[in-house]
Amino acid sequence: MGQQRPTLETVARAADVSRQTVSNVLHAPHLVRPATRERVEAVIAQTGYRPVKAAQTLRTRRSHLIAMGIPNPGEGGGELLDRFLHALTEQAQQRGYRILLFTAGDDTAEIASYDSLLSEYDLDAFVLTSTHTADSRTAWLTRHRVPFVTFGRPWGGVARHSWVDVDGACGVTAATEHLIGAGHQRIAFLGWPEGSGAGDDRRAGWEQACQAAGLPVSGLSSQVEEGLAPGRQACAALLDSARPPTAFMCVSDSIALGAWTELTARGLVPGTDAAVIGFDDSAAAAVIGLTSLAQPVAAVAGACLDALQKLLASSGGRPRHDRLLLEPRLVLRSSA
Amino acid sequence: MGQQRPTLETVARAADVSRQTVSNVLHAPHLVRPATRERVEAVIAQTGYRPVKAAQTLRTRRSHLIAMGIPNPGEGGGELLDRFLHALTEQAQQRGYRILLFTAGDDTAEIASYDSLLSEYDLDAFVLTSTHTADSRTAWLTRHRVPFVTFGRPWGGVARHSWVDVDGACGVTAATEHLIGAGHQRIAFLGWPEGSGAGDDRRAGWEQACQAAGLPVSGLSSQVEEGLAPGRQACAALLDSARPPTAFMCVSDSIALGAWTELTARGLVPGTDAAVIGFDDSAAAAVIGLTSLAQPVAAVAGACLDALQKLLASSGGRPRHDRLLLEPRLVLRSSA
DNA sequence: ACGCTCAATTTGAACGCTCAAATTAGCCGC
DNA sequence: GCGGCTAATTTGAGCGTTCAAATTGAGCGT
Repeated sequence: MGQQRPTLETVARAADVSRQTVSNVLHAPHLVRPATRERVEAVIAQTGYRPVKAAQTLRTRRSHLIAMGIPNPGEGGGELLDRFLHALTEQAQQRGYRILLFTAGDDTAEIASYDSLLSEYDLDAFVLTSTHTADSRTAWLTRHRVPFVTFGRPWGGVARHSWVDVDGACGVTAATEHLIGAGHQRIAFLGWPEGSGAGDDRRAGWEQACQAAGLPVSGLSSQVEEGLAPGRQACAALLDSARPPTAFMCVSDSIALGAWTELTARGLVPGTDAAVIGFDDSAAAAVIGLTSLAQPVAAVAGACLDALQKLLASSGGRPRHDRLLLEPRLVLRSSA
Repeated sequence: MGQQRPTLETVARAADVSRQTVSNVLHAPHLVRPATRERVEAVIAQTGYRPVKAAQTLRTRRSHLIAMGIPNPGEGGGELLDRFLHALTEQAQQRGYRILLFTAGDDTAEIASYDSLLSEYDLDAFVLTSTHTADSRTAWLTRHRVPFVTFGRPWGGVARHSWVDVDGACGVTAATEHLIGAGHQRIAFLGWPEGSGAGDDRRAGWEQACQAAGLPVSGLSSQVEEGLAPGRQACAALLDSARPPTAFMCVSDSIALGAWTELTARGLVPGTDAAVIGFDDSAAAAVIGLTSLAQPVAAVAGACLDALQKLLASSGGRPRHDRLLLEPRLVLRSSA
């Protein structure tokens, strides 16, 4: 017969103390006399005792579980989100939390998920990604007093919650200034259609850098859908225009890859004949040598957890919300 | 004061029955008289009662939590694993399970994670991916009698556990036959260095198809590292050889992308001047029109959960293990 | 030597659920 | 109308933990 898993009671008897003292050794050591503490700790080590989370959760209503929704593949997220998820998992682990996954379709479905998750798993908190204008999810969570943090600013709304985001405008400004420093006079911006918070933000960063340097922007700003093909077309159109640009600042790596493809197809060498910069520092960027802006996912994940722990600690009182804006890093490669 | 969350007791009193009857309505309805059942169900619906998982877990030792390790980014997995993770999350959700994430470095670290996860969260089971030869993880889990299933065959070892995998050989054979049907006489295979289970398996599929059709294989088989650049080089080398191939069957989309890049760089049109087929049906493949073998991730996820549920149901007795091999699907695009 | 305080430890109850065993109700045959 | 049977429901206990309150013990001033 394999021996039963040790419980508080087991340990307590072996160390000749009460259950509660063992519990205190683990959670409130200052209440226990050093001599007793050491004795108990020895027994814990020897028996390999580990508390049963279910029992703790039942009693304390804290599960140390954080839920995160993952969007349908192809739709949102992609590589960046996966890196974020990984960083979040790793750092949560270090802090004694775990990440519980759930799938998120549209906002309505996601909210329905919150409901069942909350009632079934006593979740401590949520992490949301890909925030957008008029995000009904944040409203729901706030109303139900569920602690949460978003990776992404509450575009268009007022921030009544904690969030962490990457300062796209600032990053694009820095990248554009790098292009200006390299002597470029006509710098194009390949961005998404107006209306997406992050996209508009990044475009603003390009515009600001150009205007500050007295460079033109009119006729140099494209609005294209996400993806390689649209990026390629936009690049081609600009190259065929009366006064073609010499550099392409792109809102994403996919679009930058499109520009890169078009350039090489014309026999032009990216970085020599024309510059290209992307956004997100994807694996593909590294492979082909595309200069790109890297989002500090690990720092974002850490900041998200900081914010959550702050919220969880101050439960009850009116919590103060963190708003944190981190800067992306320009990763220089051959394309610019 | 917001009302307390309803418990079994609350519902029981409101429906004028005992706790246990309410519990039975939920878990063993056949034991309850229809009239009673309806009455209880009405109260449940009205109060919005939901069982507290922690209490159930404490009592039943079943958490309905399945853990899955995610490899360090860039290292293992990539896009395929993300799609699998998504499918797994979605289908687990439908069956009343949730996926708990943890990071996995090397096997030793992963095993350490198992230990703490098991003792802290009362996990029901594990899902492992990227199995390799001499996998110490499966041995550990078997020894500790933890239910688990692997996505990937136990390469080189004897299967003492449940697994689900995709029949790479069979898929590559089908793809190669497609090329043969299109009239190709010299079909190259760009594969990984010998020793990786999946890689060798896929190469064998190509060899078999060629030999069955009386086509040559010698001098047509390259062994290259994963990645676009190595694939491109290998393609170039073969094109420059005395008797260049007219088709490239590739072990992965990355390598196929390399071949595709080399072809276009030489002014050759993939699909017209030479054929290319990849493996995994990545997003990039869809974008550039690369024919590729798609792994049925959703089916794999479903099969993994089937296997796990079978294991969990038959706990105690000597469990029979499932071994399931699914066929990939050839997605035809312009490149072949 | 007495009560008083503070530190260290113990005790009983409770968290919400399900298991096993006990109870009650309904029905049949003789 | 009474033992015997099955179906439906209830009761009591316990899962392993932590909270709140109770208890013990030591130290100290008077």
